[in-house]
Amino acid sequence: MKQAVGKRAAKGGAEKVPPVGRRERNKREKLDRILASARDLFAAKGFSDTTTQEIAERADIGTGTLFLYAKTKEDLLIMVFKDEMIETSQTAFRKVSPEAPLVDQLMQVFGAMVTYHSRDLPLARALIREITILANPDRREDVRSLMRIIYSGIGDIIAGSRSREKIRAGIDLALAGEALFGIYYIGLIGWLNGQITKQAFLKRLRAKLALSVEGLRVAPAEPATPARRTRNRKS
Amino acid sequence: MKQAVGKRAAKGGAEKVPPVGRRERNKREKLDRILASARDLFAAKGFSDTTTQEIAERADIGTGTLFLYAKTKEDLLIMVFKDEMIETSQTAFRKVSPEAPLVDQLMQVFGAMVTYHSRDLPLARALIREITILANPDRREDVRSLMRIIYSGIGDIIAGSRSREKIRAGIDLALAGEALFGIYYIGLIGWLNGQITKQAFLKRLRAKLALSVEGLRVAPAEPATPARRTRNRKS
DNA sequence: GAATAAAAATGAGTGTAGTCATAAATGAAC
DNA sequence: GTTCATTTATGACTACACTCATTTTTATTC
Repeated sequence: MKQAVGKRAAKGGAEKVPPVGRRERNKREKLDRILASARDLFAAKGFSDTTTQEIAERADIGTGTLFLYAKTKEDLLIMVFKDEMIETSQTAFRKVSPEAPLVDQLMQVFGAMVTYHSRDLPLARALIREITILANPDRREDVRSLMRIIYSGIGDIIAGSRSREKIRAGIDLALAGEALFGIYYIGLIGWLNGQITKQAFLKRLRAKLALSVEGLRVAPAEPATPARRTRNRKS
Repeated sequence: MKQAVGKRAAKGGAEKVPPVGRRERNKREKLDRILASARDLFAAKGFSDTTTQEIAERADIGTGTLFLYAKTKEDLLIMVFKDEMIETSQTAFRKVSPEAPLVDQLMQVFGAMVTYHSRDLPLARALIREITILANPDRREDVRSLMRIIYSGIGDIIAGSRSREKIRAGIDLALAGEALFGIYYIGLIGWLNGQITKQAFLKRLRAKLALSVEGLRVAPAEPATPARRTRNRKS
């Protein structure tokens, strides 16, 4: 419904009824204040030690008003860090060395994400927790867009190393991206839960990626011990 | 410390100081009552609509007593369903057809897990949420043991199809198990978040597993469309 | 079984996320 | 600028997870 109205107005250009009246601007400003306050407090005191009261106070709004802008405190967390995570991902993909071996490129991307989360582990835990299982369906699209960026980014990396790494033709790149991201994600969770150190996580991750990438090749790479392998093939 | 005492007593049999005095037995019974009450209520009313008061009442204990047995309500959720999930996993691995193609076997296992979660989606969401990021380190060992069972179970499946599927030698089976489970997990999350239907999830999962399994092979399998593929290759 | 120590249980109390009836602000129409 | 309708704001209030000072139960020693 909202959209129907919006479309109509948009069709004729921003002529007479600019879609940003005082009302809209006020709302936008208030939201910005809320998000800034939440971000500062989450960073300073952690997620669970920050009360919605404090956020409201700092944003200079009533306690109830906060919940007109975010359904729950958890919602706020995603709203605050969604953009930052998208940014981090995009930067990671942009900075990748396109000439490096596929697994190295993947490790560059995932490494950047790990570095991002390392800045504040308790916050990373809270964030991953909320993103993993969304309490509010309104946030679905946020996560979906983040995932699209990641999956297609990985897909691009695969496509880019197609010739160099003898990647099989006809592979669904987004599918492969999702699979590789899943391999990263399960390790990330183990790390964030203290089941494994960061070093061990990254080492295992590389091994798992290598394992999975082998499957993308037309022919398996030479085994680590190259010479004398005349045993199997007959033809 | 408890164990040290227990071991000593156990060594001599249940002679004079049975390791289960009235005290221990009472505690055990109370815990059982708590877990049973929690399970019933979570199943009947859902996790968030169940109050700790109700659980305590039904277990016939004081409201504060509950928290001597579980640090938080979320803790209770894991304690209640941990065994059930381990059971489900073990059964799934036991029932697998050892002659079936590797990917089919994997799908049997993951399919059983999906079926389990399908019984109560809201509860599955709550459970996965808590397991993914543990609020209480005391539960770490629970999750670790569940994961060990799953990773090694998958590893066994891979080992079992080694000859049939020309699996490369020298593969770290637990590592491969973790990778494949990660591929499942990321899809599970998408499903539980309503990003994808169950059908689509399972279909994509099979495709992703196939993609990754190819990497385990000495030589890639024939593509799905066998005949007439004279187009690409020249030699 | 009395005295003492240790463990376990209890429920009134506390802090906080989130609600809702009411009020204020904004925009539209004349 | 007055009236009216709609949107937005507000903070007192509620519900609930969890705490803690106090009490009760259990085990131990003589």
